[in-house]
Amino acid sequence: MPSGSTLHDVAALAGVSARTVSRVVNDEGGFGNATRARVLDAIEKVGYRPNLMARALVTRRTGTVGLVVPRLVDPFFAELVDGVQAAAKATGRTIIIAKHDDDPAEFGSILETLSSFAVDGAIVYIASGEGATVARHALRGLRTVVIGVEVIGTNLSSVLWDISRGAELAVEHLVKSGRTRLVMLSNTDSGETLFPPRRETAFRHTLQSAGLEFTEARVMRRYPSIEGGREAMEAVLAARTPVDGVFAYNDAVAIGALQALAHAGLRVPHDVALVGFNDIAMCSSLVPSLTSVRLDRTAVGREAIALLDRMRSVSGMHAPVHVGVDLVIRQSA
Amino acid sequence: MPSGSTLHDVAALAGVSARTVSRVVNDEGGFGNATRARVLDAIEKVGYRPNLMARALVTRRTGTVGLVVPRLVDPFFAELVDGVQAAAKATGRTIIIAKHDDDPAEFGSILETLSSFAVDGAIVYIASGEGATVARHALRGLRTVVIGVEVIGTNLSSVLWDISRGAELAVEHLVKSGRTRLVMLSNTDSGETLFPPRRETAFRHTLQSAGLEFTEARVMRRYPSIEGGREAMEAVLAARTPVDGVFAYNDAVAIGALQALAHAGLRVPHDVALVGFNDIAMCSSLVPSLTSVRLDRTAVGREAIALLDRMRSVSGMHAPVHVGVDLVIRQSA
DNA sequence: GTCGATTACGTCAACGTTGACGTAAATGAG
DNA sequence: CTCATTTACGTCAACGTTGACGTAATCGAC
Repeated sequence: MPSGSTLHDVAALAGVSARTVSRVVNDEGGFGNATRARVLDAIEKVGYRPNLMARALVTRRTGTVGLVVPRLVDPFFAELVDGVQAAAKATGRTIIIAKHDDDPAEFGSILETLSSFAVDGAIVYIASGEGATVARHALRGLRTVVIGVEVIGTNLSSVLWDISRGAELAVEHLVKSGRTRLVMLSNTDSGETLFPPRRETAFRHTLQSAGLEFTEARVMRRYPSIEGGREAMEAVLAARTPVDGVFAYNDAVAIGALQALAHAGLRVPHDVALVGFNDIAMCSSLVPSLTSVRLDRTAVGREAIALLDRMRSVSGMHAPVHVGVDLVIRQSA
Repeated sequence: MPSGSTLHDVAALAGVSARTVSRVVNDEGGFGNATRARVLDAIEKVGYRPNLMARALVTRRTGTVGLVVPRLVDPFFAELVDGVQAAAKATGRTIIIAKHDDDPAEFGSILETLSSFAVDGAIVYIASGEGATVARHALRGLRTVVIGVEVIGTNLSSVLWDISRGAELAVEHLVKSGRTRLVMLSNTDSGETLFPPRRETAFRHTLQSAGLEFTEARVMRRYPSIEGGREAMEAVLAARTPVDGVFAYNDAVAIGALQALAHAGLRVPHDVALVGFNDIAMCSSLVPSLTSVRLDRTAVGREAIALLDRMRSVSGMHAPVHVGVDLVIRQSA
């Protein structure tokens, strides 16, 4: 027994034409109150639900937005999905979530699928070399907004966090609270090929403008995971680099650093202050709770969807939209 | 410039009818090799992509499966989504992910939307009272598989983990490693209204069959989060309940317990052994790494999709499918 | 009371695809 | 060589909805 009832069933029951039922359903006006009541009644009675496929076929909109991220198990992306979905719901849209695990082939096929599904637009988080693929599809008619980075050399629209500003806030906070021997636990550069290493640059500049010396020994790079953070912190301690403040590439790295510091008998924040990046939900549950740079994920979702709407009416290039970053101060620094 | 080209464009270019192009696209047979080549060529040339909406309208299948979970920020569900998505990809399907944040209204509207989208089926994780809503939609024609629990009193099909067996494994492991003063950090019962508290029951039974005494003081209940786990563990310690082994409701609770134990100066596993539940990815990154009961999330996805396929051919009641649980032994116990 | 505007509908075609069915040509059996 | 069968297509309608357009009835201004 498939779902069943159509406009025509409702129309027959209400004694009007299908077109009129359609008008009532979409609240287009052009019908009397008595008619509306009879139609609504009939809709209720037969359990009518509009067929979105049929509607999409003629209107060329689906009320659906595709969201493409590399991973879902990373809390940052899980929370990003949450933010975008909240924003989508506010405008009555459904989102289709897809993840590509950094597999370029998968990435391409996801964009193909989204095109076939006739989504109203795609929101794509870009980490590295996928820019070209996205641009190709965007030119083929897939309305696309890029989250997180500005893809240079294309006319893709983007919604950005000011990562550099976030890093500045973090380092300034460490400096202001009296820390002078700062260390950054950074990403191995492979992940940042396309872009300048913004956090590192900000780290260096902020140190220098605070009159603190910057040396390469003050940056330790590992894969940005808990394990990577732990290793990086251990390496810093093993090298006997003096340290009383740590700026971590992201919160996972900070968690790893926390483990390594605890293992070395150093207390946070008493001996070493620690600041993370992204402000995943877990930050507030750690002991000590983690000071972190918050990237507003609901706002980014809202702006991305608003940008898609603008692209519908005004075609061509749109200026990048920036959304807020701020520092959430907790126990660790 | 919307996406554009249709079967007819391809047909015109290849000099055949649209129906023949359709046959080639779907590999239905009934065309010659030369024709196929010309058609494929034309498809390539105009960049044709089938319109899934139009196809769905006539075939009444979308190649899409809805997946409904309460949350995405919970790593357990993020990993469940990963597992289901991997299984879906293996059968060439796309999944639409939706979350309801335990809001019954939202839950209902998600099922409505999935119906309207004409998904081929829905996979729904059920935690508590949503069973009735799901059943209603299932009767209205939405092919549905429930993950996680057996919904009694309906003919919904389900895919289950043997939670009781998992709890047994955990407690048996603690007992076998010589722990005699066990404590369970459990969920407040609100979340388990529909079901018997399987972990608790298994905890009690396993203690008893090991000849250990069970008292109510050995179960501490809190909301199952990191904070809840920390509070529960603190409460146990404050009550001076002797303890050398802890079985946690889930991994978040175990993480909280780890914090409380560290704060109290107790070492894991030396003084207190600790076992979690679910085996989220983070378990292996903790210090000490966390022994936990693994629920196979890829298998559950695979079985859920296989079950949907079976429901397509054989209607009526299907027996619940069970998938594996096992204990992953790490440092904490 | 007349006439233009508005209201409340209905009719028809089209969106892009596939199912059902038709048919001319090629193939094969005897 | 004949006739039944198979192959390789084409034609047409339908899926459920909405856009474009038509029209009869009602309304309001003068």
